[in-house]
Amino acid sequence: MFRGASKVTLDSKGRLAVPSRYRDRLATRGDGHLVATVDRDYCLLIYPLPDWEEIERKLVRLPALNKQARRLQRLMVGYATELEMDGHGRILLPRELREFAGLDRQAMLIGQGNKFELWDEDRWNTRRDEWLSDEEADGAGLPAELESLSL
Amino acid sequence: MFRGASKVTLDSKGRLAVPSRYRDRLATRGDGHLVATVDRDYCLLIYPLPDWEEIERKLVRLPALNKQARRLQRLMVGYATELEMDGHGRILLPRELREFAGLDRQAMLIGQGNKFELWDEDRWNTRRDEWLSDEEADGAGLPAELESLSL
DNA sequence: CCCAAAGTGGTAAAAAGTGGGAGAAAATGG
DNA sequence: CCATTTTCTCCCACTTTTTACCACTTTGGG
Repeated sequence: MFRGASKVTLDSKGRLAVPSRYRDRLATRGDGHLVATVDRDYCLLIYPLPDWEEIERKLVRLPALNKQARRLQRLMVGYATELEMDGHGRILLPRELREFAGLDRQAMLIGQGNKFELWDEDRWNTRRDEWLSDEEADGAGLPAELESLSL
Repeated sequence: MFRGASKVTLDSKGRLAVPSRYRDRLATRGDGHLVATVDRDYCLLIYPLPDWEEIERKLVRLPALNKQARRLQRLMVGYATELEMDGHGRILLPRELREFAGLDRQAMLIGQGNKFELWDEDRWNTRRDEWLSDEEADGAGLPAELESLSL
């Protein structure tokens, strides 16, 4: 399980130092090979290669006639890029992906179970505060699983 | 059951000395391993690792297509960070979590059953007084569980 | 008043993060 | 097809942060 938020910086070449607490996991699972792709919230998703391959298999099996399915395939498979950690545990993010996610220098790497999300820091903070203030406004209309959830 | 409010201080490195009356409990339950994450009221939640893992299991099982569920996952799992007590019963709170909760130096550690809440002291006092003055204004409109509650 | 335990702060070694440069590869244009 | 320029990749060196350990101060109880 990947958890936790880390503030990270991209250098002028677009390299990102993976926080050291994740490196062992990533070196084991997939031998340091990762795959980055895009998310509908304009951030990047980063998977260990084996986990991505499983997702990719599911994606390509989706019904080709369904419009939603084709869109998902186009975006996720279309942007999926294999990355490898260098000797210092850094990954080089392709320009195309950086531009998609508005990544410039300060970014947030968010552990999300089997994957990471990578956000431009300002965008993350803005969206996060939106989510937090929204949740109070709502309250009703939650699925049963959430209503009964005790934390 | 964790109970009670303690005024605590964070040192310049962001370390927090856990009040000694909780240490035995925490050393037993989870071998001194804790997990801190965020709460929608801009404070931190601190769980013994085993208790957190149970909550995390529930979180990741929530329906992935539901917007509210996704937000909750993003925030709670996304910020969840494993911590370990040092030889003096202190835990080091990551910068990201301190910034989220506005923690600087003076803080309040609030026992809440299976977990703790950690608040910036000023924010705690302000919010507490808001709650107290608000509750008088309300009175009506309580759910059945609260109506029938005798204290 | 003294002792023990808890709290607080600092230091030094190690690890992680950051930046840059030289050579190789690829792209561009004549 | 060749020459020039740009981009990419690998490697090295420096800086900052982290972490483990130690020492002192304060508090509370006997």
